[in-house]
Amino acid sequence: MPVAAGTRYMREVNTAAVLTLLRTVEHTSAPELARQAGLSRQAVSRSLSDLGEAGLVEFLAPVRSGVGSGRPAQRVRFRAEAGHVLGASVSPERIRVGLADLSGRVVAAHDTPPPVSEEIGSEVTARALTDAAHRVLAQARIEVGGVWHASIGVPGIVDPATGRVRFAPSMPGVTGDVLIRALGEATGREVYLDNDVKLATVGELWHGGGHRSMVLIHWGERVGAGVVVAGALHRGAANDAGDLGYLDLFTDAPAPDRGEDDAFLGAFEAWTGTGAFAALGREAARERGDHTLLTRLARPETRTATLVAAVTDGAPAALAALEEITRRFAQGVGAVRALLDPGVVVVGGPMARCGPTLLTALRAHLRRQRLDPPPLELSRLGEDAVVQGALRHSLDQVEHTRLRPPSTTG
Amino acid sequence: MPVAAGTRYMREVNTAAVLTLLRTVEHTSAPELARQAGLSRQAVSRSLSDLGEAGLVEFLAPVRSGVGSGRPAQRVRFRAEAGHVLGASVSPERIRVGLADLSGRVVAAHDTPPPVSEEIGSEVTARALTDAAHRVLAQARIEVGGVWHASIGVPGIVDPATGRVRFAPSMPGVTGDVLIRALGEATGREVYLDNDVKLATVGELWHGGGHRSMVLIHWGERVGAGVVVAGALHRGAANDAGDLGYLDLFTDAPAPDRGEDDAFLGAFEAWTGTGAFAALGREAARERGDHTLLTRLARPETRTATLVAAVTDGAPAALAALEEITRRFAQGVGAVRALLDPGVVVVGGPMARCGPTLLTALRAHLRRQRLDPPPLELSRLGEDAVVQGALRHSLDQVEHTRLRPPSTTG
DNA sequence: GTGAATTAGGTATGTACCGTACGTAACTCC
DNA sequence: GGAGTTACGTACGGTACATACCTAATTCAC
Repeated sequence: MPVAAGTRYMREVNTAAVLTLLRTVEHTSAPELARQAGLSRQAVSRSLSDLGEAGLVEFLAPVRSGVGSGRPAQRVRFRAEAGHVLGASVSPERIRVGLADLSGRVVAAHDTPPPVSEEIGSEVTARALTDAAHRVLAQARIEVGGVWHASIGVPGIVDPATGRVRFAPSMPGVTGDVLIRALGEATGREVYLDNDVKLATVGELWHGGGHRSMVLIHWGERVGAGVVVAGALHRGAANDAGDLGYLDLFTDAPAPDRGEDDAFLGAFEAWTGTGAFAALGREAARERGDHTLLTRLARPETRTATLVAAVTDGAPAALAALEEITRRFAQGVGAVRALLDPGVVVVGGPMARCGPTLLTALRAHLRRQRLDPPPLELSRLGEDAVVQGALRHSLDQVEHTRLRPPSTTG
Repeated sequence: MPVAAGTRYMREVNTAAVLTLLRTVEHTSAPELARQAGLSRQAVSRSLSDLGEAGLVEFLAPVRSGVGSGRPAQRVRFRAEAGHVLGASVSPERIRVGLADLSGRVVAAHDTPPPVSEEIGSEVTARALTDAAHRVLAQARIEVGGVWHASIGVPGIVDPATGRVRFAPSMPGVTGDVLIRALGEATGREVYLDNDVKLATVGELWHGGGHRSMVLIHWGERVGAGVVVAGALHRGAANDAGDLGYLDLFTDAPAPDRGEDDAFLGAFEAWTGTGAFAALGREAARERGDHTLLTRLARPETRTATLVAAVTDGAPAALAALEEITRRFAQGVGAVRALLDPGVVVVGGPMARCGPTLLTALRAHLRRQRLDPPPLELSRLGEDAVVQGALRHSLDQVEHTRLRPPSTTG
């Protein structure tokens, strides 16, 4: 149903165009905007005065020390502080909340471990989240009403239409709509909730090199991917695209090693996740008589950190484990390459802490495959990717609802 | 760089909206269009008279036998015959050309085997293509100038920006720009050329159920896929997305059977292609003492057709081969499911001629995987998919260049 | 058969937007 | 201090769409 409209619509289009230009620079002037937008200065001025009344634009005093001659232009500035968005990441390890203004600049952040009694009831986790949210608002001296949108990322299967968590094996307490309800009541706004890897992908895409297609692979205990095609996240028919952990490469191969606490692990993540990495590390340490490493790897909760540190220290047993785990992982990257031919593959999650050594090893294995390997990068945001992606999602929502004209054609 | 424009732009938007509405129905009236577009009747009338002068709209006599009372409206009709597009498929087996009007209706088609002396020089194939093109034009009594755009699909690796064929192992004669140059000179228009599987995917998407995401798997001697995400074909960074044939599932598995003439086959297509199917069929026929089938399978050029016929006839040896080949193929479908979670997976190519039996067998294997299997369908267009996709691509080009307003925001 | 009701087409008027033009303001350079 | 340059503000003209009103054509009821 393409729908067209009258002159009022044209005005909205032009105002939105002016605003978009304005948002890309620190400050500028009406004549400059007119040149960039292809509009007359008057049309720009009209739009600017509308935007000024809406609180989105501030008029600044003219700058006197212009190099060229002529009357100095009145400067205008996008008022990024006119509104704010909230982004949160809730995982078994951390509750992270960030507050950003309309330009995406983070003005306050909070990072706290989740309450230990999480399994008692989801209300505890939800309260910890809203507490953190109130804390960042206080920190930035922003009223609750100044939050225009909020998004949350959690590890689990999410229905993105409703924001309900269908299944979250690592934190059963957040199943259902506890989190969006709690944060919704706290902010008075509708809250978006999505899978953490998907939001992390949005975050990496935002701060990455502007790739049109990209795959972020979260490499940890579990393995999951976010698929970006044509500059946008691809969710899949059941919001389950990028479920790399369940890739089954091993038709005729023997059953892969499995970790200990992994009833729900898929074939690929059981074979390549941090559980398998620790098993490989123990084996290599035993073979090489590295008793120090072997002892340290006995503690399950720190085994991945131990092994990653051993890799960066150059311990031979750890490097041997890395060699094997990257050989396996390269098979998954190869499948991604064959199907999607992405512009870049970004590796994130706990394994990414191994650093460039990881990519070097991966690249060596990929070169043995028959297809040209995709460019590899390490996650730029690390732990922050989920919050950044949540902020980006909220900013997108705000831009589409409050900073844009209605779409021309449906 | 968002650019806005004046009232003239608004007019173009509205005219395009009217035209889009008009193209969805047989014929309609100005008041009806006004209601649908949300415009006044006058605005619609102005747009219609512009479109009439451009030859895109025809005014019909009012229909007298209206059911309700009132003055009968003048009817208007989209003149689909105002322009035509040409779509072609060039393969070692056939040269197919179709001519469609602006509504996508095929008004003439031609289907011929390619010249046998193909390897002597590409000019022979190119001339066969232009001959076929002139034939469909004569058949439909259309002047060459009435062709607004043309597209060609070929089996091979193509640079979609230039339309040059980089590598076509099955028909080396078409390497380079011979085909687009020949058809370009014949039609006087720029010609688009792309990989045949990618265009077939566009065709299936067009005539399919309007899925937002879809994967078409061409299953023949080679295996390739077309990936549709968000309603559009995904090409990949090097135009190599969907290269399912090079999927390597078999890290620790023994090297798969390979056909005889397959220096360039990837691991997956060597294991699941029609070559492997024939090998499985021979083995099964030998085991079961089906000498008739064994004899027939000795002829390489008809072995796939023989085996497909045996499958539809219910021959036990053929069904056993089908069972094994679908078991293997299901691994690839599983990888597609895990990474992309498509709304539907369409199976095309020579293997699709096995019919619903193929899908039934595939589904049984997919149910054993841990992820919910995607819906499976057989190709609706079969051999015609490439030509249909080429026509659709040309229609898209025409719509974006001649039937649409300039985009609002860049 | 004739008139009321209904709906479409055509023309005039009003409103809104953009662009051009012109006068005024402010600043720099000589 | 004047010339040159650039920005701002207002006025005017062009174009598009919406509304209003009149005429035309057809159906239905009596």
